[in-house]
Amino acid sequence: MAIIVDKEQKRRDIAFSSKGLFLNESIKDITVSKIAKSANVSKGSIYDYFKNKEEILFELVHLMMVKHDEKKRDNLYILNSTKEKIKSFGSFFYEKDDEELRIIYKKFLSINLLETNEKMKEFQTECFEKYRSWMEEIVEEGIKNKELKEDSKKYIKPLFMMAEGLYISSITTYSTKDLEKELNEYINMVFECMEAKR
Amino acid sequence: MAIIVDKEQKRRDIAFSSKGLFLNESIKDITVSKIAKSANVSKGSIYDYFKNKEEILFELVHLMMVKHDEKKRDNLYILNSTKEKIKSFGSFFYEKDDEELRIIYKKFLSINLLETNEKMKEFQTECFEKYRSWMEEIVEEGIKNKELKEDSKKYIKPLFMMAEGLYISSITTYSTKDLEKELNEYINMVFECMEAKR
Amino acid sequence: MAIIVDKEQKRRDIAFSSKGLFLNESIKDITVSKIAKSANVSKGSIYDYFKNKEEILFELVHLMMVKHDEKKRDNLYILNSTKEKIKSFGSFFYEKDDEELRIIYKKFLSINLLETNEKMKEFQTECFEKYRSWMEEIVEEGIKNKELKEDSKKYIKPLFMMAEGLYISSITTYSTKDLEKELNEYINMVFECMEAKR
Amino acid sequence: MAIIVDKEQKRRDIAFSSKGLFLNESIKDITVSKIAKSANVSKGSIYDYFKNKEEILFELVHLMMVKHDEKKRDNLYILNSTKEKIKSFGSFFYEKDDEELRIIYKKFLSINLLETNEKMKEFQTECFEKYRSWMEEIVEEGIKNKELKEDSKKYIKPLFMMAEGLYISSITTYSTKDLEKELNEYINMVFECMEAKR
DNA sequence: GATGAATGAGTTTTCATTCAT
DNA sequence: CATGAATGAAAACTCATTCAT
Repeated sequence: MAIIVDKEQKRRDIAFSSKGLFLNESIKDITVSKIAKSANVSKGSIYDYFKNKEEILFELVHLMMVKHDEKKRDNLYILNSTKEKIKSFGSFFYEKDDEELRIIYKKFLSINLLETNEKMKEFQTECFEKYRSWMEEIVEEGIKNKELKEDSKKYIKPLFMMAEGLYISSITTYSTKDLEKELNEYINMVFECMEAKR
Repeated sequence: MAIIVDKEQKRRDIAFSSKGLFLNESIKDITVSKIAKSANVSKGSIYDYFKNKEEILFELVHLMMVKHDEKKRDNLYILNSTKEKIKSFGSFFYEKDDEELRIIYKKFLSINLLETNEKMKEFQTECFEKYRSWMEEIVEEGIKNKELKEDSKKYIKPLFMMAEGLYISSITTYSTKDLEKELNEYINMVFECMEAKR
Repeated sequence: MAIIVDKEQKRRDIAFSSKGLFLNESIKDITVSKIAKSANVSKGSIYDYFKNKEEILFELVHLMMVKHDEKKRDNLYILNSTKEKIKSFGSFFYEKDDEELRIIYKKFLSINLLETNEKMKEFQTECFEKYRSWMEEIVEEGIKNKELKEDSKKYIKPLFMMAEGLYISSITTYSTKDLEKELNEYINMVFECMEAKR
Repeated sequence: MAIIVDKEQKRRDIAFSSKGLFLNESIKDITVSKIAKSANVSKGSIYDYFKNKEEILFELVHLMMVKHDEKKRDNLYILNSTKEKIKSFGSFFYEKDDEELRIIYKKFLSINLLETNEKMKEFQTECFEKYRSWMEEIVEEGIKNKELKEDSKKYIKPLFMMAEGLYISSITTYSTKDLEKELNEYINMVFECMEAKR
């Protein structure tokens, strides 16, 4: 087969085919054999494209993140108020549309907690910083518009942390019934502090 | 009855002996054999006291939590201001003294994320609610003292979530350098909202 | 099975059971599965007693060496002249009785050449030195008896090397038809130099 | 005919390109992929020129032997005494210049011991006989010159075997520290027997 | 003729769990 | 009642070889 395959594309194809597996089965039940079967390639081929199982999940999270970000960007574009934009950000944690990514992300997170993996940590850092700078842009715009107070940026990280914490506890405890409602309440509370008094 | 007490004690002894293992090795390197060895019992006996490996970690977290709570209660007792008390709460996430519990808790958390385990989720819920009601007591006292505004209780959960989120991101990203400093800044920010204007 | 098994004995038993395999099959055809089957234990048990395939071969060579040495010692005991004793030494390389050990030793040797294995090299050194000092004792006795010249000991190592070289070429080339005859001729030649002139 | 010559040349090119690989990596780490890469041909092409991995090593040993022999012949040409010539022969086992060939030869030898390979054994026989007849020529000349006794030829094979044995033990044991010195001592000892008394 | 992607059988290795003593 | 040897199923991973293009 003298076809020169686009290795990057093939990686993506394999990772994408395994999505169903990562959505429905627990990590330890997902074997390389199953992934190979789901991608219609041989086990050996998997190892041509990935070093191990974690790398596949990693690639998949990557892919889905990219898609998610594009969609998010489009969503933000049509919104007007800063509060709406920030709330749209938080919707990742409850929107039906993002459920798949949340499930995959959860698995990714648990592996990142389980073992120290430099690359994963770096990737998480990048994501984190990306969203933070994104939120900063929004808040800066809000400040320019006189919607928000000058010092509003200091609330961004704590707000983000709060959302993350809420998400984690919603999946590890029974204490959060309606994440959407709670998250938006919290955002409102933070906006109390950020909004310029008129 | 005496036998039951012994069984319970033995469970605790085994779990406690395995602490070093859970502190120093990655979950997948901790085998039942190693646990048995560390507890000076036979592998077979482990199964008399625990259904599986996770249960041992579970028991250990339990034990350490109880100890931690007792210590925390003593610490809170000698503090005066509400803010100090709340900050003392947050110290769990950075105090050197609590490091062991944090490491164990991290492993517990990752397992809880990895697979759906009813009992673990229930336990996490209990812990969560325990700390929340504890913080509520403190805040209520602050309200009674006229230190805090009447509606201050609504800030408790978001504050807690924020601490949790900050902790998670401190172990999954490189974005948080000085958790203690940041956490206390955030607490200060929340107190801006809670403190009664004098 | 609360039987406390003699680990060392079990190791020996497993290694010994695999003798047939090592005699008849080429190294790369000998799998741990086959060894387990031949020893009537599970594959997992093999790994309780040995780190890998090489260790089993190693143990087997050990065992057979020990037996061989005992037999050799008995043989030497009944011989009178120094030349006979030295020839008896060389018989290892052609005696029908020692064929099994030769086959096993050949495999051991090839692994020792294939990869650098400290332990194997050390073991080979020990064997080598053992046989050398053994030959030295014999030669010393010959010197004491006035059978041999005073400086005869200097011929021991080259004699040994010659035997080793002859053996190696007998298995890697077609140049040696009758190893026994040749070896004994060489020994005679060396004795020409060693024997005291009467 | 032209095509055949090209095939032969290509074989040689591939084998020669893989020299670095065979020098630096252990046999089991040398994959057909690596060889193909080092020779800048496709994996499929390897199989057009060689039946298997061993054949490549075989070809390489061939190539290097031929070069070595040419050099050796030149070296011998400028030497005068028989003893010097014979010592020059032995230098293969310690000369820095021959180190590469020694490493390759060692791998070749280990494969030859590992599995019975007719062709390899035949090749080893040829080499062996070639060197022996070469040494015989030298010794014959020495006899003609009255340097050596009439019966000196009988010492050639044992001398050769001794060198081979010494080499093997130098790589499988720690018993030989200075191969050059030892080998030349042994050669001197043999010359004691061979040299014509003047 | 050359390529290199794909194969998949075959290997080593692990370890939670069992159960005879 | 405790023991710890033995299990065996299942995992990860390898790589010589093939063959469609």
